[in-house]
Amino acid sequence: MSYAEDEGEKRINIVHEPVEQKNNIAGPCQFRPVEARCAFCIMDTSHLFSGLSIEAKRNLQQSLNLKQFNRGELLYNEGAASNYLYILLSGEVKIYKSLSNGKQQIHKLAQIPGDLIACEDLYLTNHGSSCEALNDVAVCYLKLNDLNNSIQCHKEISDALMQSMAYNLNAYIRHIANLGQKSALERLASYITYLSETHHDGELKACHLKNSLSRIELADMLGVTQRTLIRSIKQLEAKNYIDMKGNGIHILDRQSLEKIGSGL
Amino acid sequence: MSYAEDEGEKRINIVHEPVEQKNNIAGPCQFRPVEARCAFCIMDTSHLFSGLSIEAKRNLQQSLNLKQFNRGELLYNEGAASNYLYILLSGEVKIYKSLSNGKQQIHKLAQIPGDLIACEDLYLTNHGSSCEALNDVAVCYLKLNDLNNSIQCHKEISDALMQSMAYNLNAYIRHIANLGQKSALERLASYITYLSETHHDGELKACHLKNSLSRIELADMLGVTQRTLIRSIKQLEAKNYIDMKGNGIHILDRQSLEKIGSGL
DNA sequence: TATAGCTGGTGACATTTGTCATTGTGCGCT
DNA sequence: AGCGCACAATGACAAATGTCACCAGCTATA
Repeated sequence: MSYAEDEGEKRINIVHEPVEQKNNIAGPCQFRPVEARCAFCIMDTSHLFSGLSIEAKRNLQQSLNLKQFNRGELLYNEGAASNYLYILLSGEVKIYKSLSNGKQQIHKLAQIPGDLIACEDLYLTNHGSSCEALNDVAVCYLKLNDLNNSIQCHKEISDALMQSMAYNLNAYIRHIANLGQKSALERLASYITYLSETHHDGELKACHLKNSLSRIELADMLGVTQRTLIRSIKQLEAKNYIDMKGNGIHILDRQSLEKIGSGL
Repeated sequence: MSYAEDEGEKRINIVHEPVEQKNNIAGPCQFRPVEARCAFCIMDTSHLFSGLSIEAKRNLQQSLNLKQFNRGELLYNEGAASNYLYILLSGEVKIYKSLSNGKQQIHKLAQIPGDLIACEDLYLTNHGSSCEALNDVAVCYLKLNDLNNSIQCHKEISDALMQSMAYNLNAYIRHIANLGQKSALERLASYITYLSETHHDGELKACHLKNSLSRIELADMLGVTQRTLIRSIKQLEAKNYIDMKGNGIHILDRQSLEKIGSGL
């Protein structure tokens, strides 16, 4: 288990100068792999960055650091001091809360480059959840103090942050409705269709979904036990709606999945 | 059912001028009841207002309108255009999402004067939830356009909004963990202790809680059916932890309640 | 190769929760 | 008083979910 504070870090070049963009066909590819993806993703997909002026981006860039985590490492642990905001560059993380009886509830997955991590803890002194890398992960992080300074100068930044938080609020509301009103089967079906809608590679509605969650993690996300999760998987497989042999999820009958997921 | 758009409204005086504050012992009481409470509450308890400068308050005040709702009326309905931000002055509202199978999931109660309503829909064109008055309710509301204009001039406002949204994110995370990992009994117990902690009248840990939710509403909040809710109530009553005769909740053994609510 | 450890999967059974039909209870209205 | 209408509560039963013990397959490692 390692934390952002105590490992090597390096400054990165994120702002993609417009002039450079014009003069250089290769674009970001001239950088080394991680920086390249970093610059590329943050510029184009991050909720935080996409709407900002070049000035605001430059300002923020000075505070940004890069950090990589291996599968299973914690970006931060519940209860630890909350000092940073993270921006996902690549890989996936799960964010979960531990209960005193040992159970865990995953409440959020960050999978799309540009996703903000820990913005719910922005005003807390300690993290309310833990964040763990599901595979090898690269993130930008910036000190909350620096973020506040940048916000003072460029108020567009708080706009962007608010928008991201509002988006998260709605995602949480959906999650609450799923957990509160749906059966295990319905939750699974609606999670799968949700995954397919938000998958960021290739077309909008992918049929072959990468699944980075173990059975137990998926269960912890859907608020059921591993046993009933597997029962539900079997049910969907028996009806030939999905195929979960191998690692990944194949959607065979999206329409039926959506119907089940919506509670009918 | 009525909506904010189509009923009488009136301008209100909210900013509590400092000089007036000093010179007038009675304070807000000089106003007529609703305005009085309004000015009082917004100034002192609203997350949105409390940290603002006088200038920002004055600016916002110009856009504020007052509206009252009777028990059962909708402040807004799921799917309707999202044009306003509401600030609770008095009374209580429930905010819920309807599923296509007719079930409802209450995901938030606004009970404390100053609570913001509909901030999760700030960036949506249509409301993602419905909001209904649980008893007679008074709110301030302001057009989102006006809010945006105020934000342009006074960036402290977005700070305050962000803080409120971060607070809501954490409340939702707690709700998710409750729904996902706790039994009906545990959910009920933790809801009751939560209620007692956030009750805004009198001391911090009240033993006599007003309960504005019907059995069905409480069930829709906790994600169980009315039948199991009542079973859980009976269980807690049988152990003499609570008493729910009459309308309201009497806490008899807080320690045991907290123990159950935390999943032990 | 042998071993340990992790994940996925299964069966049998207990417990919890949901469904549905029904009754009680309080309250306003005529 | 009598009626109707919500809301609260209950019993009987069905269905969903959890618990636990166990096995199979894979992988890393000695």
